[in-house]
Amino acid sequence: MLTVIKKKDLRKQQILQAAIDVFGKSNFQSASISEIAQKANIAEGTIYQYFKNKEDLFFSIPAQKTESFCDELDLHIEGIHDAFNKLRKLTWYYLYFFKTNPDYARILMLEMRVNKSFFKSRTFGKVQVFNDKVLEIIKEGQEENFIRNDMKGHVIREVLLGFLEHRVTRWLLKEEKYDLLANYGEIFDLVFNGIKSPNAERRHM
Amino acid sequence: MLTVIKKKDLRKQQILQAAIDVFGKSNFQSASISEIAQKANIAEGTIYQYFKNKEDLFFSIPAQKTESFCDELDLHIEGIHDAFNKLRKLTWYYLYFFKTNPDYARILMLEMRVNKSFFKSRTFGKVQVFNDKVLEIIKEGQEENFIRNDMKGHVIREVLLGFLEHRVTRWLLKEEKYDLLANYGEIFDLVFNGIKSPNAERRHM
Amino acid sequence: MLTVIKKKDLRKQQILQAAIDVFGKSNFQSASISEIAQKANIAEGTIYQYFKNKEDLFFSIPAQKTESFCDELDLHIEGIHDAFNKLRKLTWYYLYFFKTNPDYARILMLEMRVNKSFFKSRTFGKVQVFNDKVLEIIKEGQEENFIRNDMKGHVIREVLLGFLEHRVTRWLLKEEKYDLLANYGEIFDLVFNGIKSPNAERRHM
Amino acid sequence: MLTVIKKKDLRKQQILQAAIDVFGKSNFQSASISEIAQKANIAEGTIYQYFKNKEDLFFSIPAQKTESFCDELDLHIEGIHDAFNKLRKLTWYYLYFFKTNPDYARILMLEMRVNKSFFKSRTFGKVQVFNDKVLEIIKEGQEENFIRNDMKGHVIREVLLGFLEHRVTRWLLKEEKYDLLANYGEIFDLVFNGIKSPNAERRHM
DNA sequence: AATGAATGAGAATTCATTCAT
DNA sequence: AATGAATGAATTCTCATTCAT
Repeated sequence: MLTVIKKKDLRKQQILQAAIDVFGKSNFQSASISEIAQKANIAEGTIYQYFKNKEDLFFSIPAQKTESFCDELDLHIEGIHDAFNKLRKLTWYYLYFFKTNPDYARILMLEMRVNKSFFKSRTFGKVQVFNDKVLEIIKEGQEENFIRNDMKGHVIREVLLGFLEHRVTRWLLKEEKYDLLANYGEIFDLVFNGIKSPNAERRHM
Repeated sequence: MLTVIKKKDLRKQQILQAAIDVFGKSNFQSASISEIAQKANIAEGTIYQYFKNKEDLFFSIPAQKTESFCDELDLHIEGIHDAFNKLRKLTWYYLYFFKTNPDYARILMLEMRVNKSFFKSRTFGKVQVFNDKVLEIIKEGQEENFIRNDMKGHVIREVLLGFLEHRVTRWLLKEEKYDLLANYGEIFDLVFNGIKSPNAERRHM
Repeated sequence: MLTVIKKKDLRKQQILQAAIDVFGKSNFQSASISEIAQKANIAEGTIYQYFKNKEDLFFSIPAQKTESFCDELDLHIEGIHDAFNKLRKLTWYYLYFFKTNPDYARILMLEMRVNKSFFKSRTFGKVQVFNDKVLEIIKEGQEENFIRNDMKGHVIREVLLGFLEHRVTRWLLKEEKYDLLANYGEIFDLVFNGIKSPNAERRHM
Repeated sequence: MLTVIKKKDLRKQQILQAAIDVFGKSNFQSASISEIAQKANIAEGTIYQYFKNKEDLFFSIPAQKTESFCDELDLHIEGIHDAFNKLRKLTWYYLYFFKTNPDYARILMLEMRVNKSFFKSRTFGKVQVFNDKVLEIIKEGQEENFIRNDMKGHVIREVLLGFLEHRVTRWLLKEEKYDLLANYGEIFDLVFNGIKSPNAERRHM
């Protein structure tokens, strides 16, 4: 029984990997099931034994990828005790992960992130796990009084993740011609200290 | 002669408006030429007298919209003499514009911004006009010593525009259920002052 | 009145010449009225003032061309008194004409000659003028006892014209890469003397 | 496995036959895929599982037909030992074949034979097989000193095939109103003995 | 469980022709 | 007489999905 389940899972992984390859090179509408089947060395019909339809297969990609992303992230953060260094590490790992998974990056940033149905899909829940993790660290930072307390944690998170997403997106659109990690320090600096001149006074709107 | 030109322009506008309606409700691939023609009350073939093909029509939308966006923006900024207030006004107008043009917002943020071909298209040049304008103001701010000088202007711009784009995108994905302008002060505050606690020291990576 | 007629005729010629250019480069179905209009420097609609429709324009080409072909041929044959030399000259002029009018050659050989409607069209009559001329010469040859008398003139004509058409067609399909006139003597020799060895006896089927 | 291959081949034949019917009645551009599908009692899409596109289907017709033509021809020629009788039989079979396959005749003579792309297509190679066969027989005839040796074999072939093609073409354009085989002896006689009067001397140009 | 042949709806684009100006 | 904007029918090809084997 166990081996059967494993076998099924293996086949699913195999299809999912082919899907990442294919969707990553084009986009949801242009990518074809037949191409994915070919890449996975199976018949087209077989895909429908594991996924309800094309959209189901597509949305299953981030569900699986987020899981491995989070697992790995946990390992990197383990042992770090202050929120500042946790966020720094997280920033680094975030960029490192997409740099080393450009196909998936394209799928997530240029397709999913911009797709209303994805946010309503079941699989979106799994992606939220990461967001929750970030929020937790930010709240820690607020408790440690290193992150401002006059705004809710999720607003703070939006600034950080929004800017990270933006960076990765630009990099993809520039066809990955430069090193995504090159000046990642800059990013955190800007988000942390803001764009204001150090000798300028704090100002609000 | 003049009236003929005007007439042709009018027809083009009419098609462009129908295209915004239709593309705004779905997306490039799903939207159909026949639907656009129907909405514009013309025959399908007529569209091809004014635009080379579907993509040309699609990419012509931001070309036209950016122009009117910039013209209007100029009026709003006129008379403001310091970079801080210019940026504040720009931030406000940016959000105001997309709040009042949600169909176009969807086209620009969820389709164009994520489309490699768009960045290579001729029409992209027209969109750059706005980006140039923002860079100019930021450089002013750096000269006025209100924006940090240790980073290049276009990096600063990326933080601001990246976050604005992110905000608009979220709002669209949440189906415009809240007021995009509601707490726009927050945005500028975060970008300007950063996420760090006021009493925390400046830190870098 | 006369000048008006001439003006009309001139315009017709202008369109016809553009049509030869355009139809000669592609084929009836692929060629477009708009391209012809462009080449003739007139509006599309104007063509319909001079020709009933696309087919009418198309079929009008050989009508006009055959006329000038025959006029010229008459000049070349004038003064020649025996059928042998008349046929020899005709063969030469036939190849010379198509060599110097390749666009028209393509239209006549690759399109018209193979088009059932053309043979039924009014304009086909004008093309027959040439055929009649050839038949006349052949009959002369038969009377002079230089061409065999055991077959009807039009059968003889078919051999000659059939082979000429075939030669021109091959040349066009080979993209005019060799000189159509190069070994035209060969053609007449073969048609006249047949393919049999000189010392072989005459044989029939 | 064998039956599967046979089944696929059968389906291909079925489509090819429908294509001959339809292309034979009109022409490449006018014939529609939907009509062919209808005639073959299959869905339009199915055609594209067996042929790359309309042109591929079109060009596949002579590839297949030539094969069966050549096979049959071989049977007819087998046992004939001299080139004269071989050519006589070939002439007869050529006309017989097209008389009994008028749809295909129309496709080959009125469409293919006049189509530049066809001569460049891969399928044209298969048609060449027949031409090679004819050349071989002609060379035999030259060795047997029954066909003239002062000209290359392929020039001789051109006269024969050119005239045969011409005859079939005329017959098709006259809407097959007479018997193509009726006086086929005439053809060979003319090609063999030439149009010159028997008592006229051999003359060249 | 796996296959892959068959489906058939769907969409962009072209272009001859018309007709109001 | 000349224009050229508008038309809208017509057609190829793609591809997700099904289902009999």
